[in-house]
Amino acid sequence: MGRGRMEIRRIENPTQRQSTFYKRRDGLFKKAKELSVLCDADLLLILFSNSGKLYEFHTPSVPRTKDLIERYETVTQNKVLTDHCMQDRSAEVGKVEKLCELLERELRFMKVDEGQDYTLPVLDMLEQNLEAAINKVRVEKDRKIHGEMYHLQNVVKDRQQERYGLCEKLSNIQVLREMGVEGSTGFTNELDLKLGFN
Amino acid sequence: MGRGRMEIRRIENPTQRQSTFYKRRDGLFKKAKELSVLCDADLLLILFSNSGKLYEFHTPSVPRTKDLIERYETVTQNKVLTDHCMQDRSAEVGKVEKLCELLERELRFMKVDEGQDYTLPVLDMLEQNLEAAINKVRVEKDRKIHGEMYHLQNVVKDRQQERYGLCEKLSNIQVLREMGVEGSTGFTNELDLKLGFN
DNA sequence: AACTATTTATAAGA
DNA sequence: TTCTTATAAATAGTT
Repeated sequence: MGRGRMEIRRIENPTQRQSTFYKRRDGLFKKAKELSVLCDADLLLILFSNSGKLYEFHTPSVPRTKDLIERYETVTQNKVLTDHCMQDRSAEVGKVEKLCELLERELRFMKVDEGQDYTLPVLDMLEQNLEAAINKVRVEKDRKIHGEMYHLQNVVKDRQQERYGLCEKLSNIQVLREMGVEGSTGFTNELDLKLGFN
Repeated sequence: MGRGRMEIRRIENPTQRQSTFYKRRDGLFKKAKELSVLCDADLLLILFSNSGKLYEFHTPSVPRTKDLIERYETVTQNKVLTDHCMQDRSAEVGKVEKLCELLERELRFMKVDEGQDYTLPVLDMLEQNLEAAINKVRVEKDRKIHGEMYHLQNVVKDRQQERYGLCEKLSNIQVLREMGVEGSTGFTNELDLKLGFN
């Protein structure tokens, strides 16, 4: 758009850069708003100009910018964690995405009017439901933790056996070395081969 | 652009909305990148689709998204502080908004899907949220119960005073009756009126 | 800020 | 989804 094709490269002329910044900034924010309205999407746009000035836009459905950032952090934290586990990456990411969708859906349907003055029986019911939910979560957490501990115990066992084997080899070396001190010096290489130093 | 003018209003047809979302999302991200390159500006764009999927872009000059968020928070915190000095009202509104958001967030996780295979950090988060929610419910319940007890205590007090009054009247009757036994029998009706049996 | 010649984005159709 | 194309919208260069 405009007269002549533009190369997407930093504009060196400061006046032109500033002018372009204003125009494209307005365009970008307009597009962002339109997308959020047309497609019912939540978005956050933070822009620092070359001179350090801040411009931002976030959808009105999110009361404050911080919320969207928190939500973003929750999602990305999970993603980072699963990456660290190095297990079936794409599957984990898929799971997390699924969870996000789930949470989204729940948020949409579980909205309760806060102006509501709940009666005592309703509060009791809420309490019971929450208690049931928290129990479920705790059981699941325990299951996960135990699984992890079992895995770690196995790892420890393996390491101990490995260590035992290494100790044995070391003591063998020691014995052979002592023998070597009194005999010839040609033993060392032979030992290296036995220990797999090749 | 496109065939026919578009009204900027939520697209109700899901297929069309999805299609538009893809196209405009791509356009928006392209524009964002171009602006950042052309004008040497730092920007962050976080987008949650209607179905809860996350898309983001941040300028490569900012190593991590978190950095830009921190920078943003620094700037806005300062702004908030200066605004706060000038306006007490906004603080109050903010408090109420915060509470509303808290409640909403708590309610978000009231329902836990058993089929889902949550990760440990997510389970922790769920547990915390549920615990916070249950606490809120209990506080509200206590408030209600105390309110009710106060009311009942007042009722009891009133009844006792009433009873006291009645006892007094009764003893008066007794006295009068005893006097009446020795005198005429016409007193009874008079006493009934005094006791308000009408 | 405003104005246009152009380029670019995209709505609708395939 | 993905491509095509007619058209609306954005904007580069200019005033």
